[in-house]
Amino acid sequence: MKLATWNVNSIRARHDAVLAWISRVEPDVVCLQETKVEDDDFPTEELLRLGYAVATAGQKSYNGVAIASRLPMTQVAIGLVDEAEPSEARLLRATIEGVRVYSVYVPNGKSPSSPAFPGKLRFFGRLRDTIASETSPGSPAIVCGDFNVAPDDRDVFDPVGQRGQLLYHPDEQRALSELLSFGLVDVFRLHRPEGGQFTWWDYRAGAFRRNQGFRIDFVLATEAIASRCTSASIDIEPRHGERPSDHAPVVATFA
DNA sequence: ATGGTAGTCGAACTA
Repeated sequence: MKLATWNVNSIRARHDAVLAWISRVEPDVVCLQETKVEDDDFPTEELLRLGYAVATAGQKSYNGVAIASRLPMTQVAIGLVDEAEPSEARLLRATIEGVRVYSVYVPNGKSPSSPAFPGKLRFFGRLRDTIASETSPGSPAIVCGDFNVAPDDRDVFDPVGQRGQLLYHPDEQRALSELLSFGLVDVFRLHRPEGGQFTWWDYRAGAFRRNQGFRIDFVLATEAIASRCTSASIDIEPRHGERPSDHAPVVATFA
């Protein structure tokens, strides 16, 4: 199974680029974040024509997640386990070939001093509770998406300058660690331990041109399936394109 | 340079 995760920063703005990328790379499963459209405006028909089943948890203007799969999807569910009526579309999952696959968009947090920041930290625990409510570390599960935190010094262009700032704050790293301690493995790190490999570059200040990036998008897998991961990579090609998303897709292959 | 750019939506918010 070839799986990809990509924060597209508006599927409307990225419609052609995303469909072209999927046609070229031909992943079996694609998890998307920040689609920024309600379900009726998601390009479901276009993906069906490419051979994908589609599940969406859409929202107008903000957030929005989706999963497209060439393999059948069952048991589709939306939202965190503690919310009956999700106020923000940040989590979607489906079972694909016996694997519970999650597409997640963790809140940005705005800044460490913002009232939104503690909510971001709590989200990690709520996500862990959700995962724990329907799977176990011994079962195959893949949690992928935009986690809005860089795990360690290898994942930030300037760890000294960025320490304590948004996306590289010790509280965020602790929250991520506690999620991982459920029994999830960062499969990109597993295969590519060297630093300087990023998935997000700020649109501002020529950050991409200067390679001032962060690695904040992950494919996390339980050991049951992480052991089947044969390769993992970041595809920065679409980040070079015209009007790109600020994130690059992450691709992982499982035997 | 507490700026800078992009998306949504048509002013101000989110990232």
